[in-house]
Amino acid sequence: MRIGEIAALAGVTTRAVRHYHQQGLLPEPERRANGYREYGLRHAVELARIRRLTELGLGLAEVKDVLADDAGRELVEVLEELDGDLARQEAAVRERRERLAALLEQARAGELPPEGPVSPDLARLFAALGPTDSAIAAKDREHLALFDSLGGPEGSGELVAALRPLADDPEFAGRVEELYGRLDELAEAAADDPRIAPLGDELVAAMPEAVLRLIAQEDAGQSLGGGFGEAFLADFPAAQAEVVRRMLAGLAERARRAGGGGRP
Amino acid sequence: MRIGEIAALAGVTTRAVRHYHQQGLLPEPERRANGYREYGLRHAVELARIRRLTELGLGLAEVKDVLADDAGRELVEVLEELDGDLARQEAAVRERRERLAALLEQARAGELPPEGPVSPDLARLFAALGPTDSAIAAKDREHLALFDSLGGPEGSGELVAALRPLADDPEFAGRVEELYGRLDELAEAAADDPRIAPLGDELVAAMPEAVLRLIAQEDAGQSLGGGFGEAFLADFPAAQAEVVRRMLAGLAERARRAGGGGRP
DNA sequence: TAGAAACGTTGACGCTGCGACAAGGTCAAG
DNA sequence: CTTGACCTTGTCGCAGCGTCAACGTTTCTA
Repeated sequence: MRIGEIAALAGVTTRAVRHYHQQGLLPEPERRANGYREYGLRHAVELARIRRLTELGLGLAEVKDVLADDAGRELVEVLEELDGDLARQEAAVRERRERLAALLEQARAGELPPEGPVSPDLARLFAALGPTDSAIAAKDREHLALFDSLGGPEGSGELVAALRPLADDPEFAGRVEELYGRLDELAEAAADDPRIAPLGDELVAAMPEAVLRLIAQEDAGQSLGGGFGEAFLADFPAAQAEVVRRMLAGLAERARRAGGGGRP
Repeated sequence: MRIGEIAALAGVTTRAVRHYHQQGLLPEPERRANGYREYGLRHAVELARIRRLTELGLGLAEVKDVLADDAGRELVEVLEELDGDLARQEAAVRERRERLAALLEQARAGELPPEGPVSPDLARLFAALGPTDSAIAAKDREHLALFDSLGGPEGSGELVAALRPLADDPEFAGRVEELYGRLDELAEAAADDPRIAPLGDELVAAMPEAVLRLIAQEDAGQSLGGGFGEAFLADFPAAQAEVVRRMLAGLAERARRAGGGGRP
């Protein structure tokens, strides 16, 4: 047989056969006078065996090991390890598909936020807020999306979870819109604008209980991730940054009075 | 933020961040005087978005596309395609695991043949045959293993299926052992040895009905895969090859008489 | 009998998503 | 001053082949 025949016989490509030669999986056969490889049945047998093993998902190196020691002992080990591997893969794929399904459902409901795929909780919050043309609202949504996925897929979804009760509040959208509007007006205001203090205080008051617990846990919001806090404030113009600063301070204060604070 | 901070924040490595820069997924930020990259919150937002997308299983190129057109339309398309992809992957992995489970069961029952993983049917046949020290029996097993997996995982398991009834025959092992023994004796005999004809005929008689149907289907065994028939015979010493040839001819004859043959 | 189509040969690059070096420069702390 | 922990660019490596390229051989066909 020539290489094309044996390849077709085993159901692989000629390239694969040559690759197996290069990797030392399959011995090189004799050559004809013209340089063509001449395969016999033994090669077909070995090639078929290689294919059965690779089909199971073994890597070529593992196949080589298995072929090397003629006892079946090694094979069993490899197969068991492989099964564990595949089990993990299957779980991973399934989890991805579940998240995908949730996303596609959101998308078909027209609730897919422009920030890309976010957690279901956050998606509900965004949906409750509805579309907006406020610049700062868009920015805030981005911040929330960021927070939503800090440090890994399970990391720090707590804040969003804490905010979720808001999504069920019928007055929510209206109140938020008003607050965003007032924040927008401060876009180019000075850092000592008199509207800063009251707005900050109202934001503090608007936060649900659950958020306070988080703030208290995190040592008064000090540890918002290395350098993250500064970057957060730096992302706002002066007056708005002041509002945020006052809001954070107010939350910390409120948390201290309510829960008894982190470390004395 | 420096690169290490933003990377930790988003839960990726610095290498990944730089890679995203190179691939144009994430814009390069400003540099400090010393050449360090200086990241702001916007970058963190974008990086987190990239990570959410890659986590779903999107390739970097797809992520780039999704980020490029700011409408969510493309995202939905990509997600749907991805879901199909993952569905196929999941099915493939599950099928492999099922076969693996069957193999491991065989292995634990001590029935794992040295020819490597074969179909359950063939494994039963081998188990029924039991261990043997006959040289030709080992060769035959290899041939069967090869046949078992011709041209793909579902291809041509028919022959083995046709032989399966033998595995349930209580006399099977003994009869086969005797026939193998007589074949072994012909290892170095001449091509005109008088023992050839009767042995060939007995082999024909020993084949189950189902095999005949296969032979008839395949145009009297002529099309045993390009060049395969020759290689098959070439794998035996002269006298044994004669036996096989006579057996094949006898089977074709028997098939013609029984079923009315392929093409007139 | 010539030419095209279908084989074969070796060699080298491409793909994915980074990890892991190398060979440095920078910066804060002890 | 020296560590040690950062940062910089650049390069190779990985799995399992697919896919040219550039060329020789065989075989079918007109």
